[in-house]
Amino acid sequence: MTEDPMSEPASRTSARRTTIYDLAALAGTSASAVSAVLNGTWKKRRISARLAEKILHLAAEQGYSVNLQASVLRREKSNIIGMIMPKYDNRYFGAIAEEFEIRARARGLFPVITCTRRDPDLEFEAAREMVSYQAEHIVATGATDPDRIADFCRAAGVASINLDLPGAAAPSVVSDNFGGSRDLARLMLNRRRGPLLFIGGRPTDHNTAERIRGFRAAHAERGIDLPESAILACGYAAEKAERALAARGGPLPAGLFVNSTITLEGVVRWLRRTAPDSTTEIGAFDWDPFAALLSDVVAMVEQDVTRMLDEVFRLIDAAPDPALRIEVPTILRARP
Amino acid sequence: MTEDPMSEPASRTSARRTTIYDLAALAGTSASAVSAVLNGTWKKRRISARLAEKILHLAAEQGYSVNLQASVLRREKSNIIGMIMPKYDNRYFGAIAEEFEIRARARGLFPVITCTRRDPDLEFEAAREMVSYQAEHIVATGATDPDRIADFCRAAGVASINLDLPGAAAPSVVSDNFGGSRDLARLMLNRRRGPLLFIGGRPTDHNTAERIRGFRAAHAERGIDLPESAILACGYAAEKAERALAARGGPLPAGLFVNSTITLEGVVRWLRRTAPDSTTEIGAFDWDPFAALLSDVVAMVEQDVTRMLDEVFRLIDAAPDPALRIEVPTILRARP
DNA sequence: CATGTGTGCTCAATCGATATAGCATGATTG
DNA sequence: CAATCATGCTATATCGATTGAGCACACATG
Repeated sequence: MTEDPMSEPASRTSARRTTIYDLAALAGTSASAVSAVLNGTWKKRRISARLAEKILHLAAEQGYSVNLQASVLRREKSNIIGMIMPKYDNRYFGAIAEEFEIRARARGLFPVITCTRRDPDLEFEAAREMVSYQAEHIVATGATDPDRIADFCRAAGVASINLDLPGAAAPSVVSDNFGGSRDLARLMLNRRRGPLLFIGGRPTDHNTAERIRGFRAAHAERGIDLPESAILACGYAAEKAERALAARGGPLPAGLFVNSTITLEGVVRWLRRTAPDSTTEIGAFDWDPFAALLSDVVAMVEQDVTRMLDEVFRLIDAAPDPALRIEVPTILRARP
Repeated sequence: MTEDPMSEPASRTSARRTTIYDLAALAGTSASAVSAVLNGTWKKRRISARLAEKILHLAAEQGYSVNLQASVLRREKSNIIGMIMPKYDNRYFGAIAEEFEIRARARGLFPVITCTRRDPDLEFEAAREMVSYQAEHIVATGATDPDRIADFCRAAGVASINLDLPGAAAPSVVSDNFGGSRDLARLMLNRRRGPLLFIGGRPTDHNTAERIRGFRAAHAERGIDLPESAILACGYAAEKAERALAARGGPLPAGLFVNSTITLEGVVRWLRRTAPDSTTEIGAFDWDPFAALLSDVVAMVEQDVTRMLDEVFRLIDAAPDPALRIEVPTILRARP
């Protein structure tokens, strides 16, 4: 096919990549024609079907693929949608990542997810980098400092949305943490005598605050007085929970309300080690298939990832008020 | 500061982004000088510290951020490293994603991970898209058709590496699936009378084949004859495992060797439902913190993600022979 | 005072793709 | 037969950042 034996695609490993100019030379036509054919605008640009076919053929033969860097630069449209993610180590965030990618791709967007391990500076740097790549939307999931990201994005003209943890500077989609927590605490108080012990999370973070509020509400309904010591917001990490329980002392409560699956890892490890015969029951926020099968876990609160992402993409289409906050109901999964 | 009141960054929401030309005009200098200052080459390019400071100040004030699309196009160096990931729904892949990002960033690379749900066409499309974004390396994790991706990458002059599942067309980093599997089966056969039942995975996939080989080897060592019916490679999905077990009939074996945590979900669900009092013991490939706490799970094989990624990045530096295959030992985690 | 050296910048081409404007043809119409 | 129109293309400017070449000036040296 090709005259020049040096230009065979198979042998060209580290050589220059094929461009529309190479294809134009091979087809004996112009770069504009090649571009029009390859990006699908050729009908509109009145390129003959004959030439289009020839170019398409050559492109396939040469293993051509667009330089999106050049394309995006020229079009001033990247179709990139970024997501900032705290961790990949639990099913909740894993499901968010997966569903996010599916939906983004279904809309012809290129999803870019990055994991920032709850580090505010890394979160911000990641957002900055996505903006530099001309991302058109940024979804900040569980961001420690969502408003810093949202303000930066707004200044750069990039739409941003908060997910999981709300912010004031961009629209937010969050679970009904209050309701979910209250329902879980109610269920546990129906089974065992309170007060329960709340463990895990950061007292400064909105979700933890809301869940504590729901936890308190369920106790208040039953007229149970809740001492300050019943709330152990020791952070999310498993080791922090183990240390907090060890430091706590005193008898175990009838029920443990655990604020996340990561915290639950530490709690269960500690229980198995220090009180293997305890009859304490456990309820936890977020759902995990194996945790749900543990004998002492009586219920888990699943966040409705599908509905949350439906809302996220609705907001992406709508460009709504930054103060908007959408609360999605949770699903209580009790042991049968 | 600014003469023109219309160019205040706060009010410029959807307006054009600030470019080096805007900054040059504001600073009364040239775009080249601005570029040199902002990308750190200004000392080499003999720009005065005074001007550098002025430009830096202006850039911060205007909320400037580079257009990496333009920068990459000109530099012909993207610093993008892509990873293709089958799923985000288990700890193994989650840990790979997280460690990959940490290492990539430590090297000044921009990590882009995408999840392709074990769909060969999606895997390929994702690779193609990353190549279009001028990614410099692509790590194909657990790819269904790694050679198709590797061939494509090679033709485009992009280095690729296989992780978790090996291929012939690019260097591969995999676990010692044979050894891990044999050790797990040995441990189970030390506790209970064989033969065990192997369940989960795809018979065509390299890892499953190797694990079956290890499983057989452990039985052979003890002189246990293994019937064909002792291998149920029914796919990874949890539901497939449940269906396969239901269809199997006959008494339960003394031990179940489960080929992945996803399969394990189905196996445990089915056991709890149909044989809640069974004394069958379970061993599984991959580690999960909650699964490890289930009463009937006696051991799990953890893949050494840290060492695997060490090897991946060593290969990225070394550009080795495509036929190279590195096997990383696994870690057997038995119930204490 | 011619020559050399160092400093501090600017100019202009370039990366690859896209899109606007326009130029040849040939066919159609009044 | 001139004017109009449709068809099928090409030429060229452009997106924003980078970079090799080079210019202007100051100062030193023989």
